[in-house]
Amino acid sequence: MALRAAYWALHRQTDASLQPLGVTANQFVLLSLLAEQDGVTQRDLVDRASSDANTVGAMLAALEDKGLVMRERHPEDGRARRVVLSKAGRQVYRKLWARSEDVRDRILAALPPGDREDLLALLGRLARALDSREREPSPPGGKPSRGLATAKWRS
Amino acid sequence: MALRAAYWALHRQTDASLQPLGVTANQFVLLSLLAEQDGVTQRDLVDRASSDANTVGAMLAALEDKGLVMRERHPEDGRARRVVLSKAGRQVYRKLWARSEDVRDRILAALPPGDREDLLALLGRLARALDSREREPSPPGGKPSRGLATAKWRS
DNA sequence: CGTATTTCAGCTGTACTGAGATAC
DNA sequence: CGTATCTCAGTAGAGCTGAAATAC
Repeated sequence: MALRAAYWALHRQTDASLQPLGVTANQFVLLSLLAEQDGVTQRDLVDRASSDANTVGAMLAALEDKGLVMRERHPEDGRARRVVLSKAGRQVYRKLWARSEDVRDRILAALPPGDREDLLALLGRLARALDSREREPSPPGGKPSRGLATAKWRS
Repeated sequence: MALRAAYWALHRQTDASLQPLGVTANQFVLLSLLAEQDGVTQRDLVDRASSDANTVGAMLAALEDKGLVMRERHPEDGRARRVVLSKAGRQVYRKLWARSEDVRDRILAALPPGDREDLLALLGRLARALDSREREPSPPGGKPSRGLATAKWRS
């Protein structure tokens, strides 16, 4: 319940602060990931955004319609697509970032530097514990179970 | 991003474990709250579930159709409704709880006793910081802004 | 051949807005 | 009167499944 409360509070506040610019909190997540690292595959965004391939595809299509991202065929893997932020995308992202400053300020005010890392570490452990493939590593006949969690598992 | 990853990991694992019984993770949240405290108003559930009045109303209607909860008029406040778990509701809840044991085990294994309280405390602080009414306590002419956060503020 | 990335078509739950009824 | 609780109607974003095309 605490996790739920915190997640939705963040989501709603972010959504509210970004609404005037016509971008949702989830779309902002994708733009943030792209601003952080560009030219990646959709698959990569799926993993980093904790979402699934269909949803990310649809969201990127929407962002592409708005002219914020571009998708090209990946030069080395014909199946994949390289997603990059357009110039307008970068510009809009900066505006969104500025608009969300208020929300960040509240977080930073509530969580002193030391506690931030603690929270991140604890959330990371929680997510990793929950994400780990389904228990029973699919005997021999397990369906692949898509969306995130499915990805290759470089052991 | 860490918050997002943890929330969705929990949501998905819970959903997956409950799916065979035809109850979603969000509905399970409501049942859990009711199992913890019964005979409350929908408003109360809205606050405790970090959701909004319309959504909770719709979800409770669905749960009522399944015979898991009952809604009566509140004896003291004619506007409100008292929501109670039915006998079947309690029974199903117990089954759901059992089914989600696996998920809980993973959490408990990943977070030693001390860390659990830390995480809860940090999440609580985060949620409270984000939830606090909109800044500017609505000068005189602010729209009420519904869905949670709206509630009375017993100072 | 099997597997991985993405797309298409469709479904569902849920969070939202706006309006209204009812009761305080 | 204003405010609170809840309902109804409708919208939209987003997560999901199943199937397919394409490339590895």
